[in-house]
Amino acid sequence: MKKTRFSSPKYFKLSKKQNANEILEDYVEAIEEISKDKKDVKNIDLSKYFGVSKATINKNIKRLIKAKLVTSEKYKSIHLTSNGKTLALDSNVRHEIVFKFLRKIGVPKKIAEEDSEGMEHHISSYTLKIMKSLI
Amino acid sequence: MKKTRFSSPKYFKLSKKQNANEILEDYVEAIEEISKDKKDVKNIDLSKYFGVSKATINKNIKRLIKAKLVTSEKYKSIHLTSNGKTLALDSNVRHEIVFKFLRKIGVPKKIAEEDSEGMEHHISSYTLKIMKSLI
DNA sequence: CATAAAAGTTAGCCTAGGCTAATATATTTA
DNA sequence: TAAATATATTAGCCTAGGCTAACTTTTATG
Ligand SMILES: [Mn+2]
Ligand SMILES: [Mn+2]
Ligand SMILES: [Mn+2]
Ligand SMILES: [Mn+2]
Repeated sequence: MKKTRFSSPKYFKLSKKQNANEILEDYVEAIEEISKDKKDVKNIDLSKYFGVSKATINKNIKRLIKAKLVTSEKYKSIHLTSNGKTLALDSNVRHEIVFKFLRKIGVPKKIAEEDSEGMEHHISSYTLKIMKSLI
Repeated sequence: MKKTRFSSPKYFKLSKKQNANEILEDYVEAIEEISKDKKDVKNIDLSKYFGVSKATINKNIKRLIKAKLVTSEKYKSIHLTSNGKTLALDSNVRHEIVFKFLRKIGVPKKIAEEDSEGMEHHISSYTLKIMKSLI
């Protein structure tokens, strides 16, 4: 197939950066989601949610603390900071729009859930606005 | 925004796996592209193409060799294996469809180039088929 | 309330994917 | 062709994000 687009180191670097943001966005979204049902959000909840070991969650939560997205003391519940809360809500809106857009163009539910989980981190606000208008 | 989708550890793991495939797909696509203009594809070409150091390219090419996507001897040109060639062509087709679909729904060229660089690795063949039919 | 079970933490291991600096080989050019 | 320049490789460093195993703390239960 003929290539109709240009590539640039900037595009590759952007995509890598979005991949790095993925874990932050997915974690705050998960924390927000879990806290709707439970008073406390613990390590073990996230471990089940993501299907990774509690040691991994422990390490990743430290990164979120460093990124000022959550607060947590040893053995205590995890709480979103206001930055974290904002990122959680924005990420959820983005994820919902991508998911609904895929459904709209005819993608089955399961596949739309799969695809949107990754795609959501690579959609500009410009494209998102268009998708929203087409839902 | 109300959540209308379900999440699952499987979806998160899939997205991470797609992120890991990203480097392989982008590299074989780049090698194929560069070899259209030049007889030999060297380390330095990829270094410029991706904007990363030649040491990084050297290390990553070793991974592609391990994955049977390319062959290369010390100080010589890089060549795609038949697996590598197939992956390169498939990846390019996928990338083109995503790019053209974005253009079709009204995304400006630069933004479509940015978005498609990441999105292309997170699109199922089902969704791809729909996008193709809508171009 | 003592103990068992569950959950959290830490240490140490791994691979991926970046980097710089030093060294080795190829290529160009005076 | 000898020297200078360009390119390739290697070593060693870093962070992210996984894991298991051992240990600590909290929570539940007999
Ligand atoms: Mn999400
Ligand atoms: Mn996601
Ligand atoms: Mn591509
Ligand atoms: Mn790409």
